[in-house]
Amino acid sequence: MRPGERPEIANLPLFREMQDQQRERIFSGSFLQVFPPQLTLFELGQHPDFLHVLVDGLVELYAHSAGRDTTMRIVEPVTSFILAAVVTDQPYLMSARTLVSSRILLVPAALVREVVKDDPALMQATMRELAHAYRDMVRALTDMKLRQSAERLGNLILRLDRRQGGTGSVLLKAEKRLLASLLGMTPENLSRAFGVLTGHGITVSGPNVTITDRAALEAFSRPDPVRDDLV
Amino acid sequence: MRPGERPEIANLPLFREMQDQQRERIFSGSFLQVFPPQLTLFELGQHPDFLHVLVDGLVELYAHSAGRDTTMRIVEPVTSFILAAVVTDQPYLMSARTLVSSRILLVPAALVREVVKDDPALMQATMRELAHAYRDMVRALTDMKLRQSAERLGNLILRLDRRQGGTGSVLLKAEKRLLASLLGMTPENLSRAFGVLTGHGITVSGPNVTITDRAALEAFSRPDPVRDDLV
DNA sequence: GCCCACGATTGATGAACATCAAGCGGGCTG
DNA sequence: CAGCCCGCTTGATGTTCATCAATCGTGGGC
Repeated sequence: MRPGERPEIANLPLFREMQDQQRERIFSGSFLQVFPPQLTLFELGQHPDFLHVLVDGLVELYAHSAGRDTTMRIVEPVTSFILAAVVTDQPYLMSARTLVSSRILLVPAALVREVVKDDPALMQATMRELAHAYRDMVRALTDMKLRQSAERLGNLILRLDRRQGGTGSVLLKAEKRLLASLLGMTPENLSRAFGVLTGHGITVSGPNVTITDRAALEAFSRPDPVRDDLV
Repeated sequence: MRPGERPEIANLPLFREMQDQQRERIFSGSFLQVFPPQLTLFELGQHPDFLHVLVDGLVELYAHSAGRDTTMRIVEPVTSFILAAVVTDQPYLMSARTLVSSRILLVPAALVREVVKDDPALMQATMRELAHAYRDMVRALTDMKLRQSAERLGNLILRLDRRQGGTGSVLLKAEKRLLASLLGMTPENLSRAFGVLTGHGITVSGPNVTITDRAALEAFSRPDPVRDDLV
């Protein structure tokens, strides 16, 4: 690991509270690896060998079925992913690939399960992380079931804006085709959805989205105080 | 509690492994209550006061937004629900109502969080339960994003059949309008979806569905070996 | 036993979204 | 600097699903 990376990883909610000694056990059994862009890290159905922690770069988690693909999540650093498969020791439900060159910490799954048993703080952090991940999925599913496409996009923009500081100026970090897949629509319809939102308080220029009239955007997107305002 | 119910609850994966003494603490702080049909147990957005364990009856978890409702899960006994909200101590993301008269064990949320900290076995069980719940939601979301309605229904029937013993004779325990909502479609289209599946290996008579040609049903529904065959 | 209520079904229409097919434009390569 | 590749956009068309409306069938109440 590079200097500065280790404390950053140690500071993740997942690893923050655990005993130093046990954390050392985790780190010394793991290794950091650099992957080129567009590389498949693992495939749906495989047995989980490692807990992954994205240190730098960008990773896409996606599922596929019957010839179709859909993006489930875009992982930004520094975050762990596929914790649930590791905990349950059951096959991955999603595949993962790097979008850009990425540095990833690989923690052997068996080691995670072992240390989790020995360190209550890590177990509690794991429990919390899974609870939050579950709630995120509940949000995503209700979003998909209850809202139509332009509305989903509007709420995504509001969420990104909040995450990026609430300045009203949002930068889309992923390709639009990927956003489309994440939102459960085609790239063509994402384009049209942006067109619709242009009449409701935003302007778009390449990957830059500006909220020019937040009230209008919210009136159109109807963000849910419970589902969308938290986090 | 009635005789026989207590061991049944104690035998849930969630409570099975914990120390007897701590389990006693949970039970003595909880109370069992009977609710009439169609009663709202809690509403989306409320602060979670209790972990719920459905002992007998049937409960629907649903979300709503912008005037629309959608069923997220149908809970059958004996199962706990809304564990994630209790663990994170954050507002419910779903509302709950009884479908029929139901007996529910109410465990104070604060008590759950307390005992979880003191009993590693309970914490581990909670962690596992959340991991499984997360994975179920991943399945549900990919189902929604990748499959169309008749396909979703076909896979639901295959899953129900497996859960009910794989005899090829499936009983639908909930009203069809509820199934429709769970599958993310209207009752009208559920009816049409049954019509479509009639040409692909099933016959329907009221709440009884019979799989007459499993190969045909599977060819049409394309169950995913990873997503649908497990559990 | 009759009738009503209500869920399920069926048909007709319309909206949302996917697909197919061109074009546009910007950045990278030679 | 030119050319080309590729992602994005725009338009035309088709599919899937929702909506609206009416009818069927069954189980419960009077």
